[in-house]
Amino acid sequence: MVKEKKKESCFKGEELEHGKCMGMIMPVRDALDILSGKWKLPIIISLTFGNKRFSQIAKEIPGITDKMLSKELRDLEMNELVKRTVYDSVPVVVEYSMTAYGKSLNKVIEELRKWGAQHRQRIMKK
Amino acid sequence: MVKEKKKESCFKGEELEHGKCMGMIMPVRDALDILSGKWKLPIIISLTFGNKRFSQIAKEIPGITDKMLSKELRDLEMNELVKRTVYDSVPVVVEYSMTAYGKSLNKVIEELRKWGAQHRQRIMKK
DNA sequence: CAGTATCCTGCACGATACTG
DNA sequence: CAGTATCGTGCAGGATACTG
Repeated sequence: MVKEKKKESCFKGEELEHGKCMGMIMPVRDALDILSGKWKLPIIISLTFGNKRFSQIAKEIPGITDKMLSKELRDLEMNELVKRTVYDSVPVVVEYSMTAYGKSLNKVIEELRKWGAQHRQRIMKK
Repeated sequence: MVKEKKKESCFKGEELEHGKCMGMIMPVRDALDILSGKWKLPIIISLTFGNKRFSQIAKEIPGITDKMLSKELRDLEMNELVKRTVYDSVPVVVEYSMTAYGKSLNKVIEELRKWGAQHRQRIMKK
């Protein structure tokens, strides 16, 4: 969800670089707003490994509560990253899956994973 | 790189997929921990455009307070992403710059920027 | 200029109980 | 099974003032 951003104040003399800088900051913030929080990425990652039901996701993500899982799934659904499908069997089965749009996050996540793994290595050496 | 296409569930006894899943989640969380918060990425991006002094960064990032800038710079320095250099002229000049390690974030940030820009486009159309 | 020192507030997140 | 409903609380972040 795009939150309202504060308008930049323009200072004379540095408008060129300042503009370039803001041009990067804003989209990066947009991306981070979508992904931020403790549970969104874990949920997304879990779903990239296959469609899952509510309780399956809960099991795969240690520590998450029903409330948080429910809320975060709703957020992700609103942003069209995740699709919720209800099969009206008895009892009701609800399946969550990544949308095509959600899958477009793959490269971002892969870069985060690579950097994070390398960072972890680096920390351990000390 | 060989990617096994694994389908389906993570029921009892199926530790394999769960392990793979956790193996992704943890480094991604590590990366996000470093970058999370309202100001870290803006500061990093600002510094990728060149070394800056404290007040220059403050000017380039609308809304940030001295306190937050100071705190975040200290965090980034501790993680060795940013270097702080004091020139003992009069008055004292302090210059902040990205370390080589900090620059290794470039690809991550670029992916975030690309996705964020595209996402912004998508939102605007609605 | 380059920051600290205080004080304050909201809300992200948690614990627990309950439901169709 | 797939979630709500309530009731907390810690801490990220903000406002404002001050300093070497």
